[in-house]
Amino acid sequence: MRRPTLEAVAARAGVSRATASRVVNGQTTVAPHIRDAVQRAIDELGYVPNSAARSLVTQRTDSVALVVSEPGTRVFSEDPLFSTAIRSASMELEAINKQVVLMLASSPKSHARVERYISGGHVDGVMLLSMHGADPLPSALSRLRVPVVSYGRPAVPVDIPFVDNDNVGGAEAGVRHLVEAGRRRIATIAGPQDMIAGQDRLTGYRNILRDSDRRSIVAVGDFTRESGAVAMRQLLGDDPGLDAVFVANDLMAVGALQSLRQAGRRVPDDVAVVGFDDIEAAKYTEPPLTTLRHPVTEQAAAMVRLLLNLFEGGPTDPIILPTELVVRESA
Amino acid sequence: MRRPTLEAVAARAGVSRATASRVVNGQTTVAPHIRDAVQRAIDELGYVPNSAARSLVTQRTDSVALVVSEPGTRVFSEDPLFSTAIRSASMELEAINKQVVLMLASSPKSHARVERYISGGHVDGVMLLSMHGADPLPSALSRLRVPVVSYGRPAVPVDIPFVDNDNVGGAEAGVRHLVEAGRRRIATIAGPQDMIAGQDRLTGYRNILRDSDRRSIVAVGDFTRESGAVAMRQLLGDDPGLDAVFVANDLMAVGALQSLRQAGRRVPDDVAVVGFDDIEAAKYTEPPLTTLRHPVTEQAAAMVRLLLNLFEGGPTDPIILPTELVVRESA
DNA sequence: GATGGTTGAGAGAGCGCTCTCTCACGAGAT
DNA sequence: ATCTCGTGAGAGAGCGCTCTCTCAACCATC
Repeated sequence: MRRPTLEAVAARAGVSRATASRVVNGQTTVAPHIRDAVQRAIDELGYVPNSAARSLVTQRTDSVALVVSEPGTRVFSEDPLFSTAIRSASMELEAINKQVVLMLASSPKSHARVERYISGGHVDGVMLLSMHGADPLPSALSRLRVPVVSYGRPAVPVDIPFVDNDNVGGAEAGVRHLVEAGRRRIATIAGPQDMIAGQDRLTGYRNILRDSDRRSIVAVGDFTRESGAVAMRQLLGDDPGLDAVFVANDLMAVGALQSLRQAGRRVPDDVAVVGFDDIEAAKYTEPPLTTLRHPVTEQAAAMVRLLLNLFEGGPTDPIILPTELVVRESA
Repeated sequence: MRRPTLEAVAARAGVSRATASRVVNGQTTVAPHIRDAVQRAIDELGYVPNSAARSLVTQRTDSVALVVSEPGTRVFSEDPLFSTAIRSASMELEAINKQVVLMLASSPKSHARVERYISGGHVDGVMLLSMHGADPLPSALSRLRVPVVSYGRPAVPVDIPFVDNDNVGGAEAGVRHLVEAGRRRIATIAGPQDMIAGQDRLTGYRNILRDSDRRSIVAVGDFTRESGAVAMRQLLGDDPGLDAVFVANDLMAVGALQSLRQAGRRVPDDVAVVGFDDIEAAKYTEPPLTTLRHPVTEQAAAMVRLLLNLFEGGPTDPIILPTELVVRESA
């Protein structure tokens, strides 16, 4: 016994398949008593439209892919930002009745799989979470003539609408906070320079230091906790007299705090620390972390709006959202 | 200009649609030179099969739903276990060429959406991550006559194959460790009692205490960090002389450590702490957390295997995986 | 009473694919 | 030379749905 078809519904209601279809799709050109009869047949049979058949004729699937182009471990276990972005985007899309197909594109092999899937017509559009400059996926997808929006400015100049937060402005605000607190030797733990966020946040740091006539002291991490700890030790070795550090993300800041503690530095008394992202854990560090919050949820919403505009021909200008300095105890 | 169809490929290669289809699907009953001609046509046109049309006739979709039935915030931002499970399951499924459709079912409204989607034939099977006993989704889905497997034993007795870790045994091992270290007053911060993991871990705790002739001291949390902190304060108020606490998950253990620090207790000197789950953060607490590791990745793999068996008629007995005590400095 | 317009419902094509059935062809057996 | 059989390829039905086109029925208008 298979699932009931529209044909069965129509037969039971004593109408044609076309009329049954009209009722299913909520068209108004059906007389009330007929509509009721069809509806009753639908309920009795437990009819649910076959999506494959429908999208075969409509050429729509009502689902969009959320492609996460990062090494898998990084995405989930480490950086909570990805998780939040995924969750927010999912909820936004579900609100407009689009289904989310999550795809992890961590290896070249899976890249090929993603491309095949996307071009197979499984989805109406793509939301791309890709952070690395060298990632070939943005340009590959944009070639596929499928609507694509990106979370984060694509590193290669490719014509994809995107949503990003104001990394430069945020970093400037964070470092300015340190300057205004009277800190003299402000170091930074920068993010990886093959990522836009890493580049831009370093740019913001440099902008303020230049303007305030301080020397820049830079160590580079890769946005992981561990790399933050390593970079902090290195900075302390290079310049034991530093009294502040701007860390390009909270995860590295957590590692930095650890190294500072081990080195016997008090935070913020000896060294002030400012992070970036305002992840959940930032509230629970010792001391709680001063950081820059960016509205991940709003970004996801903006991305969905962008994608919708792509479908329907609305404006698709990039959207840059501001960050907000959250002052806690570490600076 | 639309995407090329099989028809176009066939025409270009000078064969029939049927033969082109045979080549696409890798059948061997095609003469080599014909196969080459078709393959060339495919490459030249950039042909990709239309999935809707294919699954309309095959009645398969080659994708499975990963339904996460928890309040959204909890799932991602808080508990890294969900993330790991999702990632692992995704990778396992992708390895066998099944696509993952991630669905968050946080509200009754989204439950309805999920059910509609599942019964709409979008997916071949369902992997269910549901932890709460009161969740109506397991039974609802099992009624849909769709292959379903569950991560974690369903609380209601419903005939769904599942994978779980040995919560009772793990808790026993954790508490036994405390007993063997000579701890006398061993408290527990239990998980929510409407969750199987919460119940079973409390059972394990009670088993050992009973056998070792100690009094049980119980506070109940809800698996969040905050609730762990609150419960720890409460326990210290109830029994200031306690010298150990078994916490039903690491997230709560992190909160408990915080409360212990604030109360001036040294860990493990004054109070030993054992957690459960071995999340990433357990390595970075002060001091690092002794905890019970369960192999989330293997669990996900087992779940995929179970689902495959459901498709193909293999064994579908529940799979219970053992936990492993990871001794760090907190106990 | 003939004409025109409006509304509601059916007929039927066709979306792109798979798969069974059929058939042509050539090799080997009789 | 005839028959059987295996092999490779085509014809065509049909998966379940949407949507255009057509048409019947009804009312209003002249």
